[in-house]
Amino acid sequence: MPELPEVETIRRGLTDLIVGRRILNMDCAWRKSFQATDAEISQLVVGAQVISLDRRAKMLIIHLSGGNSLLIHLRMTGQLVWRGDDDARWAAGHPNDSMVGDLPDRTTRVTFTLTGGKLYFNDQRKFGRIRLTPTVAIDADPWVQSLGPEPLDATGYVDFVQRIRHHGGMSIKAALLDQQIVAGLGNIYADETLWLAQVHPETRVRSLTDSELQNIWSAAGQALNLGLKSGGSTLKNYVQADGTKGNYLDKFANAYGRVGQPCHRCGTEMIKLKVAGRGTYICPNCQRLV
DNA sequence: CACTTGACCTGTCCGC
DNA sequence: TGCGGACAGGTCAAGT
Repeated sequence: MPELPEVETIRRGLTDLIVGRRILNMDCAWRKSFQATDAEISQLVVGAQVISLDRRAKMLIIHLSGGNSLLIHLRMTGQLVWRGDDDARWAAGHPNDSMVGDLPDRTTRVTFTLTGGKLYFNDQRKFGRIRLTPTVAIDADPWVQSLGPEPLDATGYVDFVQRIRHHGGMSIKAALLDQQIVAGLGNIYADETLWLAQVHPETRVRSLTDSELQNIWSAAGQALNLGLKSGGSTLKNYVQADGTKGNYLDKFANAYGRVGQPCHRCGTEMIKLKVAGRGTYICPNCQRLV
C-alpha cells in the first residue's frame, strides 16, 4: 500500500506529533518486525530522543539522539499511528469511521512508548520491517544504497535514463517497479504514470525513445504529486500518522482499480491485465502496444 | 547476466 | 454457511 506519497504524508504528520519526544520503552509483539538485537534496542533506542524525520523512496527514517536512526519500511500493510495520551478521539464509545479502530489491535507488531503517548507500528501481513542503523551510515545501508533517483527530484532524470537503458528487455511496468531504476513508485503509481504518459505497460524499454522516457519521467512526478496533494491513497490499510484514513483512490485514480469504468480521457472502458506478475489497469485505447 | 517467479503473511472476496 | 482458491499496495532469494 504505502508508496512514496503515503510515506511522505506519514512523515509530515508524524513530524508534528513526535519530534522532541523521548522513547521510554519499546515492545515487540512480532520480533521479526524489528531487525535489531535486544541489547541494541535497550542501549540505543530506549532513552533516545526523536530529532527529526526523513524519507528516502518508500522508507521512513527517524533520526534519534545518540547518532542512530530507525529505518522503517511499511511494505504492504504497515501503518504508523500516534495515539497521544490526551487524545480523546479514541475514547471508548466514540467509534469514528474516518479513523482506525482502537489501539493497540491484533495487528500491532511494535509499540513505542514516548513521552506523552504511544507510537504503534501495525502490520497485518507482517512484511514490514524496522531497522536500526548509525545515522552517518544510512546511505550505505542495504535498503538505501542501491536506490535509483526519485521522480520528484528534478535533477534525477539523467540518472533514470542511464539506469533504465541497462534494461532494454524489461517491460516498462517492470522497470518502473524496480527501485534501483526509479525509487518510490509501486503498483498503483506505476499504473497512474503509464496512464498519464499513454504508454502500454508491456512496452519493452528498448523500444521507447528518449522523449517518451522523458514523458514517462514527468508523468511519474505528476502522479506522485497528485497523490501527495490528497494525503496518500487508501485501499484497506492506509492511515495517516494521526489515525485518519487517506482518500486518493476515491478522488484521483485514473487507472488503478478502474476495470470496467470509462477512461477519464476518452471514455473507453478500462481493462485489467497481468504485467510483471501484478494486476495492471489500462485504457486499451489510450495505451496501445506498438 | 537479464529477467521472472515464488516466498514471506494474513485477510477478504468470489464461485461452488 | 462452509470451503477452496485467487488475489492484495513490496521486496528478496531462488529459478529459468
